[in-house]
Amino acid sequence: MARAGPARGGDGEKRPSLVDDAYAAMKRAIRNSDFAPGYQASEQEIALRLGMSRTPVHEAAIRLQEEGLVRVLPRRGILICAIAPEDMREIYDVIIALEGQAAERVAGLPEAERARIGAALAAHTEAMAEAQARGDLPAWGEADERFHQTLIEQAGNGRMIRIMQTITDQSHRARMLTLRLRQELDASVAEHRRIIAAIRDADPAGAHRQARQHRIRARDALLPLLERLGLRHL
Amino acid sequence: MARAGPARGGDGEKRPSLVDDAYAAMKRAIRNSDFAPGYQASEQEIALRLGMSRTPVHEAAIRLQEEGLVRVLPRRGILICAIAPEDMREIYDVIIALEGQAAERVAGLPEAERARIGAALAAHTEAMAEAQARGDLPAWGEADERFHQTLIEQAGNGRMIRIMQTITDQSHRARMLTLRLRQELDASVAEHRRIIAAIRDADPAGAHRQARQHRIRARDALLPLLERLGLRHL
DNA sequence: CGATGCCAGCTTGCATGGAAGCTGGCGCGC
DNA sequence: GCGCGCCAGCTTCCATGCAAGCTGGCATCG
Repeated sequence: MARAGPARGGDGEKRPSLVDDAYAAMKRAIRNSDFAPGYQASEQEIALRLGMSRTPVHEAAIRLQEEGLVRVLPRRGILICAIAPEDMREIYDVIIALEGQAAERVAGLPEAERARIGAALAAHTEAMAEAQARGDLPAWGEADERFHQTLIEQAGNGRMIRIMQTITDQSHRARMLTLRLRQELDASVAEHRRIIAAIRDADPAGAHRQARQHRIRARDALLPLLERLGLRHL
Repeated sequence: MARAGPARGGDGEKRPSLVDDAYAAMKRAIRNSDFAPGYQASEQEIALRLGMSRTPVHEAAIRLQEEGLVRVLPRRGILICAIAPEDMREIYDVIIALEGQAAERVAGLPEAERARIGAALAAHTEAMAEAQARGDLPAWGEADERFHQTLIEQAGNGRMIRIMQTITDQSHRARMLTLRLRQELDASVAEHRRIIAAIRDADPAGAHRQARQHRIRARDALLPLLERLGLRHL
C-alpha cells in the first residue's frame, strides 16, 4: 500500500526529487483530509509550507490533476476535488469490471501460484474476521484493502494495477467515512471466502462471477447509504 | 475522437495555453510516429521546434508520462514509449473488462436511449461492412473505432471513458500496424451486430457477454500475430 | 439605494539562469 | 592491448523574475 516511489515504471528506484516529495506530501494531505475537499490553496502557500519553490509544487499538482485528485484552476490555485455519489457509482462500475477480470486471471494461474495467492488472500480474510470480532473497524478496513490489493496485483497486469490504484485513491476518503456505517461486514468475509475457493478450484468463470458479485453487493449497499445521508460531496 | 481540449474536467473551455499546445503537438507526433518509439529527445530540442521555452514542454511531458506515452528520464530526456506484445495483452485485458461492463450498462438504459444508441452503433457497423467491401482498411478501422467509442461513451461513466481513451492512445500505433494483417474483419461485423441485438433486446447480460467475446476473440487473433512477427516493440 | 466601472492585490503562465548529475570518450597507467 | 579514472559537455532540476489575468472591494454615478 505504502509504496513510496514516484509514478515511475517500476524499476529504477531513485532518490526522490523535490517534485516527488511535493507529490507525496500533497497526496498524503489529501488522503487524511488535511486538505479537505473543496479547499483551495495557492501554489505559493503550499510551496512555503513544504519549504520549496513554486515549480515542484506546480508539477506535482499536474500529476495529481491527471489522477483526478485536484484541479489546477488557471490563476486561481489548486482545488481539492470532492467526490459525489455519482462519482462513487462510476468508480464502483470500474472496480466491478476490473476486479472480476483480475480474479478470473488469477484463477487461471498454475497450481503452485494459486496455492500461494489463495493462502495470502485467506490470511487477509481471516484478519478481517478477527478485526470484526474485536470491533476494530480500521483494522477491518486495512485487511479488506490488502485483500483486494493482493487480488489485483497477482493478476500481473501493470495497467490494471495503476488504474485501480488511481481510483482507490480517489475514493479513499469516502470509504473511510462510510466504514462505520456499514452493516454487512460479515457478508464481505463470506464472499471473500467464495472468491478464494473458486481460485483454489481453478475455476476462472466462478472466480470472476464471485468477485463481481462481491463488488456489486458492496456498491448496492453503499450508494443508498450515501444518498440517504445526503452526502453531496465528500 | 479529436477532442481538442486539454484534460480539463469538461466544462470551462479556455483558450489553450502553451502547455496545452505542447501536449497536443507531442501527442499528435507520437500518434503518427513522427516521434518513433524508442526515440529520445531533449526538452530543449522539442521546445525549439515548437517555438516555446522548455517549461511548457516539460509540463506537457509530465502529463504524457502520466498517460504512459513517454517516460521522462531524469537528466536524460524524453523517451517515447514502445509497446511490446505483453503490453497489448495488458491493454486487451482492461478493454475486455471495461467494454463488457459498458455494454451491459447501455443495454439497461430506457427503451428510447437504447433505440438511439443502437441506431448509431448500427450505422458505424454498416460503415465497416461497406469499407470492407471496398477494401478500404483505414475507413474500416475508423468506423470500428467509432463503434467502440460510442459504446463506451453512451455508458455514461466519465472515468471509464478516460481510461479507455488513455489505453486506446497507447495502442493506436500497434492497431494501425496490424490492421492490414487481420483476416477476420467480417467476424467483427457479425459480432458487432450481436452486441447491437442484445442492446436492442434490453439484455444486459447478453450484451456484456457478446462485447466480451468480441474483444477476447480480437485479442486471441492479434497477440499470436504480434508474436509470430517478432514485433518486440512497436 | 443600487448598479457599474475601476483599480489594487494576488495568482499563475512562462522564460531563463545557476547548479548538479549523468554519459561517453579520451588519456594515462599497467 | 586493456582497464580505469577523469573531464567536458549536455541535460534536467529548481528558483526566481516579469507580465498578464482574475477577483473582490471601493468609489462613483444614476
